[in-house]
Amino acid sequence: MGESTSAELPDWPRTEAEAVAAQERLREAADLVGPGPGPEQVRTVAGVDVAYADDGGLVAAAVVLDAATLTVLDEAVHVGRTDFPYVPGLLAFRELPSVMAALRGLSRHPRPDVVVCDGYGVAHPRRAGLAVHLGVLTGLPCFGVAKTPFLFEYAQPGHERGAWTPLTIGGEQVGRALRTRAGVKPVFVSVGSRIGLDNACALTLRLARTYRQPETTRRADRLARRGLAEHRGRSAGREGSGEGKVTPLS
DNA sequence: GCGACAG
DNA sequence: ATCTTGTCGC
Repeated sequence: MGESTSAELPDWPRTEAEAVAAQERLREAADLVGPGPGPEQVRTVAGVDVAYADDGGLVAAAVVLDAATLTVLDEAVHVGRTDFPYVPGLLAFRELPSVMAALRGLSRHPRPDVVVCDGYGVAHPRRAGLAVHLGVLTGLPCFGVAKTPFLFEYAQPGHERGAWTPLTIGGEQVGRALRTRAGVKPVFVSVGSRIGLDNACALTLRLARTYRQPETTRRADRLARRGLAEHRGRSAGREGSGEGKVTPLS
């Protein structure tokens, strides 16, 4: 009982000090050159998210969409747990082992063209946010779309959909505040690895036509929440069963 | 020095 | 993230 998802990845940090040291090495491993795949090259896009119970239990979800039609092509969930607490700046160490497990459960499209994270990429104190970690771990083009800015400065983008302004930290541009819906709060896009900011924003706009957040994030969020609710119901009479399982789409 | 800070 | 009711509007 109580096996941590952290045990699934070799040398995964268990303390804050180890995690910070790991991030300082990670920033070198990110691929930040080149425009990466543009709208013409991207056929499949994955979204990932995690829903938490109050006891360390969690459900991670991965969903693959057709980038053109936004149809669901594949999905998988991982039921597990984490021992790493939420620490600002260290979110990756709490979420990613479970996210990797969910991605391994994708049976039809295990290697999507791009992965979209719910959070930041290089817009991070050590330039090592969630999307940078996931990009390096998977080797896939990866970027982040966050809902709230922290530690950054930006001007309010224009009112219309598609308007954007630079997201900066200490004068350095680390992303964009991007308006996906007219008159609605912008989202905050930053690259993780193997994709440029222009293409990340273009893809974000393609994925967020009717809602503020990209469809990838919305689908993954829904799937993770549903998985958590179902797991709660199932484990009510059968404590501890179903841990560490991956459920592919049938 | 202390607190705030993606989810 | 999660805890939570109704309510306004397309």
